[in-house]
Amino acid sequence: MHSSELLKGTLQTILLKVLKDHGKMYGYEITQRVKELSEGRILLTEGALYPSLHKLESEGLLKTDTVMIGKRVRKYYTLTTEGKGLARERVSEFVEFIKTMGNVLQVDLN
Amino acid sequence: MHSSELLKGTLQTILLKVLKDHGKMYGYEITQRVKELSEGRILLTEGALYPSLHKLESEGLLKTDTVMIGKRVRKYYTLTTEGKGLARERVSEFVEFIKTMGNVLQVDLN
DNA sequence: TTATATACATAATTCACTTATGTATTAATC
DNA sequence: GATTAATACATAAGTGAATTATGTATATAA
Repeated sequence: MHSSELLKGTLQTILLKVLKDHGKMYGYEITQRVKELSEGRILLTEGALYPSLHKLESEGLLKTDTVMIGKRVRKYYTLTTEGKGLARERVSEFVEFIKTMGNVLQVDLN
Repeated sequence: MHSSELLKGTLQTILLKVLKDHGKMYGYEITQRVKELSEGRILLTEGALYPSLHKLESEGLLKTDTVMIGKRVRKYYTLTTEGKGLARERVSEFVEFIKTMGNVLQVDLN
């Protein structure tokens, strides 16, 4: 989580959208994908990642499917229909937020 | 502070940039200006605003100038040279952050 | 005259996140 | 063949920026 304070509040949005785009994924895989997509700028910490995934699951937004790879546990997450809806909502909220911030900060975001 | 969690971590950036753009301002005026610029979407709360201004002042990024308007106190804030530098820095950090998030969320920010 | 707007301030609480710690397997390096 | 790094999960303790609540006081509008 390198980029200061700004990342705060974006974790759920990131998880939902990445899962929407890449389908079935497990926790560690998500951290790696996000690291790639952000060119090393966003490093999800386990202490934030797993509790957040568990919360989304308990709210019925994700469903899980645990697999043994050799002797190692791997827990795959997939969005439920509800989760897909929330992903869409969160992303458009984020886009709205950016537009608003663009006006307040008077910056051209391109 | 309507727009959920996303606003978190943006307060300092907002204060610095608004002060940079509009010069000498007092607290209440800042809340109104931000409300205007954001079309009512960002409502700064006093509990966040004043401690943040005091912190920036104690760090030498703002200087103050207290004026009596009739019998009412009004405390004007202006950026110091250092504050102007930080404003520039914070804004470009924000733009960087947006670009990164655009990649992660695969959204076109325009 | 009573509510709303202006104008400051701070203390208590919340909650998302960081940091720290723990367990265990697999692959790479020396 | 041993030690380090990477893979893979999990949770508890602590932090800190925000919200919520409260306080004081003047000026304006209903």
